[in-house]
Amino acid sequence: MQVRLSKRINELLVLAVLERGPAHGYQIALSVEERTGGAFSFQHGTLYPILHRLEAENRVRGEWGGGGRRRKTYEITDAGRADLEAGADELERQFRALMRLLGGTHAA
Amino acid sequence: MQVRLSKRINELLVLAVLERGPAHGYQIALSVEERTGGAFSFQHGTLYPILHRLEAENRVRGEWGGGGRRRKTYEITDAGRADLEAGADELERQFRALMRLLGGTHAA
DNA sequence: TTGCGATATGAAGATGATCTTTATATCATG
DNA sequence: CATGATATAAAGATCATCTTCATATCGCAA
Repeated sequence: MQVRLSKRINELLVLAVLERGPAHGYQIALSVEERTGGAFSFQHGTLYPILHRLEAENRVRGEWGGGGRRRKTYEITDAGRADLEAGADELERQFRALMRLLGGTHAA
Repeated sequence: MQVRLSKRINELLVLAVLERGPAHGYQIALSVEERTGGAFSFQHGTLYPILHRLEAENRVRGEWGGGGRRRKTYEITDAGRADLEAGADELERQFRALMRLLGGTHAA
């Protein structure tokens, strides 16, 4: 499974949320949980390292927001958008292959 | 993501192969790679621990085969079959939730 | 005005799944 | 007889994720 599936999924979830508009970490976590109906969620010890990685690799851009409260707003970059699109396609391909094997016995 | 997705997927891949008939470790690895069109594969350092775990939890039954060559043949148990069915459904549910979020922008 | 829960981020340490390496052994083929 | 494919497994390394600790603001209620 060369590229770790979970890691990739986590990155794509973050990118997908940011594709709909800038958000800060906490909001991203809430969005993912809400928009996947609870199927996926982030612990904050998982989310922030991912955001830092995405930022370091220029797939998102982070900016410390004004106002008293210390918060950082992220937005997706063009590279991030390209990665999201490629990743979603690749993931769908993988899952189809997976479900073909898993679901082959009891249903289509 | 409480239950690690990759771990779960790996277990289900093994169970799905065994659902079609008994096999030993090496065969399972080849089957998974072949039947997923290369989308999934096992390193042997990954596969054998999974088989041992499944056996310890009674989801598969292992038996050392006769003949000179040291090999162990595994078959799925009823508990394994039930787990496979439940797991495949759960995974499909998760995947649909994921693709709803990921694919929402560029296509249906 | 004090305390609490929600919001908000991050570092550090623990856990554990996976990968790589090493070891062993049989079998078929050239 | 050597080599590559088959076959399994333990040991150690790597790394993603989770838990915990640390810090700080904000709004609300007592």
